[in-house]
Amino acid sequence: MEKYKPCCKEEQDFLREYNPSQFSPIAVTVDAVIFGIEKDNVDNYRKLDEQSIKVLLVKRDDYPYKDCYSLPGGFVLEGETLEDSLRRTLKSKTGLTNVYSEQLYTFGEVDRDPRMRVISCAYISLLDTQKAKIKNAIWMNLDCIKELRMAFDHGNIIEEAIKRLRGKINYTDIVFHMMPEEFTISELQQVYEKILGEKLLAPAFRRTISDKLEDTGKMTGNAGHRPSRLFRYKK
Amino acid sequence: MEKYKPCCKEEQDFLREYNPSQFSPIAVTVDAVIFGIEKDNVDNYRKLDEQSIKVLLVKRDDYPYKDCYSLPGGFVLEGETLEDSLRRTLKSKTGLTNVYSEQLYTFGEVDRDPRMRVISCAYISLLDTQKAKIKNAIWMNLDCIKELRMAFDHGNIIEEAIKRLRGKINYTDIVFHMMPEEFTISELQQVYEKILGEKLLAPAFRRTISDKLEDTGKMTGNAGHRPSRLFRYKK
DNA sequence: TTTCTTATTAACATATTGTTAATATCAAAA
DNA sequence: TTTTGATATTAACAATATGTTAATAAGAAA
Repeated sequence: MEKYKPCCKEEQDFLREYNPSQFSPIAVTVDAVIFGIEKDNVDNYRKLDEQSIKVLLVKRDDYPYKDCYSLPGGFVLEGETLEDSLRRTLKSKTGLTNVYSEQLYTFGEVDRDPRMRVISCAYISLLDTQKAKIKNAIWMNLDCIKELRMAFDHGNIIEEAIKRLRGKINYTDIVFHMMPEEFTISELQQVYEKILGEKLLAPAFRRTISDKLEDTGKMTGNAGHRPSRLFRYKK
Repeated sequence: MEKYKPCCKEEQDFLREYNPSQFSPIAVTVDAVIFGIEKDNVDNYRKLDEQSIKVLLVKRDDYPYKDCYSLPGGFVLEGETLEDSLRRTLKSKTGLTNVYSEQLYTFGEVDRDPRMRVISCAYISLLDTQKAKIKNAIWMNLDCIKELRMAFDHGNIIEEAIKRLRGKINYTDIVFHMMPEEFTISELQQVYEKILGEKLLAPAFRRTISDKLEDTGKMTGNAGHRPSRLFRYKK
């Protein structure tokens, strides 16, 4: 934004005299719901791997909610935009840089933080877990989060995030931010199924998704069944 | 949210000693992009009315941006949620109560307000202009807003709002919040066209929209052509 | 009665999706 | 070596949905 120019002396005076401390103190934070995918072994007997949706959490080591899990995030500081703040806190809390992020929702309940009035601007972030280097944070299976005691209203924020993801998956290319460079259509379908919470029929899924995919020429192997073609996302 | 219970004496002390003024002062505002529809006379010779999309603006009577148009909104006060704050400011700046609203985006650029650091949580609101009683605010034609000098980044906020509206119109029932109780399909189509910025073919539009409509049995008249059926929104 | 205008439906083509069945290709068991 | 069991992939058809043009309807005004 270009710098604001006061129109007259009177306005200059008004702005110089303006007292920013007239309001009771309020803090703004950013918090990120970071999604990724990992293959989980769901059937050890048949050695069956399945894609599962993960959320990156950090353990709090200060009051309040000490030892609870929370979303990575932190206070918005002077001179920082919300996005600046997101970048800085993601780096410091999880080691991550260059994460695809978009704004989710701003949470403004009065008592959501026992320290003081805190309004949190929440983001959804998506990344390829194979590439990302994580520090001091853990990938938690999305299905397990309901069982955890989460800090603040972060459990609620995660719920809203998955709803948003579910809403956007069919009319945007948002999922590809968390797919690895190369993947099979079945793997992609599993990710869709996990996010949507329902099974899809393969032929229809293949047809609609294939405009967005590019054949790598490579195949998977050693799987005890017909190998599958590896694709990449076509921009 | 249920009240937070400290787990131990140590945490109680921590919370009592916590100094909310440690951060440099920051303010949070809410601003609403309020959409409505009015019939504008576009061809006086043929007495032709057309639906146009309007945004409700207020004229600022204080510094900064004195005498510029701005979105109705204001500071979030102690003990108010964002929605509380939105309700209060809409009432006081425009006289409106019970307006359908949903969160749009939170704007956090550092210099967006020359008074102090202000982060604004913007909302989209939609209402039926025939029912709404407005005070101290004016309906501005959406197409004219580009020409106006708007306060703060409010021009930008309106642009984002119309983009969101355009994105949601085809997979939600959001438009009906700004339609009058009874309307013709042509009127509805015009609203769609104005929001999408493109002409639609009537037969296809009729077909897809009619599941959402209920016949009132009434007709329009005196128009110099075949009268049209009046519908209402079917929930 | 004709003309102009917009509303509404019909009819058809085309595109998209849902669904079931057939076929392909691997590893491991028989 | 053949069979079995698994998943991958394509084919084929049905069912819907959408795009498009043309026909018909119903009013006011010429």
